[in-house]
Amino acid sequence: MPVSQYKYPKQHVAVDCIIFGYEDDKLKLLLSQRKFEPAKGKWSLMGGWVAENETVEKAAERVLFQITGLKDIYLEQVHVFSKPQRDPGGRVISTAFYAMIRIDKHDKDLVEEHGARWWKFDRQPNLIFDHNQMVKYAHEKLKLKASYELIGANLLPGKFTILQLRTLYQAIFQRQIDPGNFRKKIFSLKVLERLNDKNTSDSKKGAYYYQFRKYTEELVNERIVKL
Amino acid sequence: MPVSQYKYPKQHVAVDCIIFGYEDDKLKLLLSQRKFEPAKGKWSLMGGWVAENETVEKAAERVLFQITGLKDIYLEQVHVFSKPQRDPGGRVISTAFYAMIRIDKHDKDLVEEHGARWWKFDRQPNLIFDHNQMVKYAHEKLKLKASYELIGANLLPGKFTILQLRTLYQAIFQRQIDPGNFRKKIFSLKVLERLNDKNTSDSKKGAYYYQFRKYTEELVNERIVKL
DNA sequence: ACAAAAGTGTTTCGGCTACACCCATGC
DNA sequence: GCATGGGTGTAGCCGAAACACTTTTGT
Repeated sequence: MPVSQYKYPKQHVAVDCIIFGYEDDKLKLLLSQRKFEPAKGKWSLMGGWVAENETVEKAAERVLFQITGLKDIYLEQVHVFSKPQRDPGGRVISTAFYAMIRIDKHDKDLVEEHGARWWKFDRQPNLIFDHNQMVKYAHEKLKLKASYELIGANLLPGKFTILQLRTLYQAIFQRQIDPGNFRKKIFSLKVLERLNDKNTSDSKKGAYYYQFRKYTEELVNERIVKL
Repeated sequence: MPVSQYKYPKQHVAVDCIIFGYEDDKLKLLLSQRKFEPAKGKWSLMGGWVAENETVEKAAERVLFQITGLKDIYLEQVHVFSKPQRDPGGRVISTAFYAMIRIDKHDKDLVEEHGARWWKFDRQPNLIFDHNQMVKYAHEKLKLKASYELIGANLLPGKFTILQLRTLYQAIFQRQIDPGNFRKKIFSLKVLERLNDKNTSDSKKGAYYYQFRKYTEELVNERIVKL
């Protein structure tokens, strides 16, 4: 890194990650107990400093890898939070990211090691600083994304039934969705392919498993659910 | 400002503003010629450093005031740009904001003083660093906003005709919009109120002037134009 | 008379919603 | 047999789009 020619004062820059997961038909959030002052022991989002030679995205990836052991996670910028007093420990500008991960794939030991755990999205504890607000923003962004694009590849297991997909959407939007209409809408997008095996545990009749089509060149930008 | 307890290296943090205006039925962008190295003399967005005791929003407001003499400008975060090499002068993390201002209200002398000028949106010069990308992101955000909410209060003069409003939308979306349908859609939102005087310069018949309703408690969140 | 924009009305089409209804199967 | 979810079909509603048509007035 060459020496900067700028002489202006610098700031502490961080990232905070809102990590969404999905398990037991519930939308979940990975939170950790802060390991240093201020607010030591309180629940918070996973965060980290941004190094001089990396993007904020890279910093968020690093944080996610540290806590979940996963790489290539879906990540999206949410918002910059920069109130001078937002962190009592000093002036920190933080970019919030939301991530979607498959709970079945992450490293449970790492999570435990970091004093983190999964919380049901609608049963979160109170968080430190402005982290509650970050979660709210992230949830809005997630809904916006899910309303225009079929998400789930990053949250669901490799194969899933339409019921599971719909339950995920119901968890994200926190409301009921008509089964028949949802199914028709999803199929009209042509982004899923049916597998040969069926799930027989959730229903008597048995429901086909589906997976996301591999070569989905054209991104579907049609509304899936109304906000 | 209390002393920060954090010991991690700090970064240069800046904001860059994509300033939209509207004049002569054209969407415009306020750009300035950079006054210092690197890239001195090249066209760029208006930017500024973020001070230790202010939010990024506040910094953007400051930049806007310096260049336009206006306060209380509509501002929205676009994205954080943080590639380590994005600025050849050193590592700078920048939050892009877009702003909408009324060209008829800003201080033209200030703009000139800063070596800035208005460019037609579809005739911009090439910009420094990643500023072209910032403009692209901002335009997408602007379209998204305009598609869900009737904008114009921040771009149009105090009173305007439906034709002017439609022309603004056509400038933003860079396509034609059916006059009859647009008019009906806009009125259905009930956010405009008709004034008693008419514009007789743009049409022979004369078109009523409208203004945005003052007490528009309920924000209208209905689609105005398809993306 | 003509052009040009203002303003209104009408028809068509497609998608969303709300259902009804049959299927398959485990209990 | 009955409950449960799988899966399909359909009628109604509403909004978007396309476009015809009338009004007004300056030139």
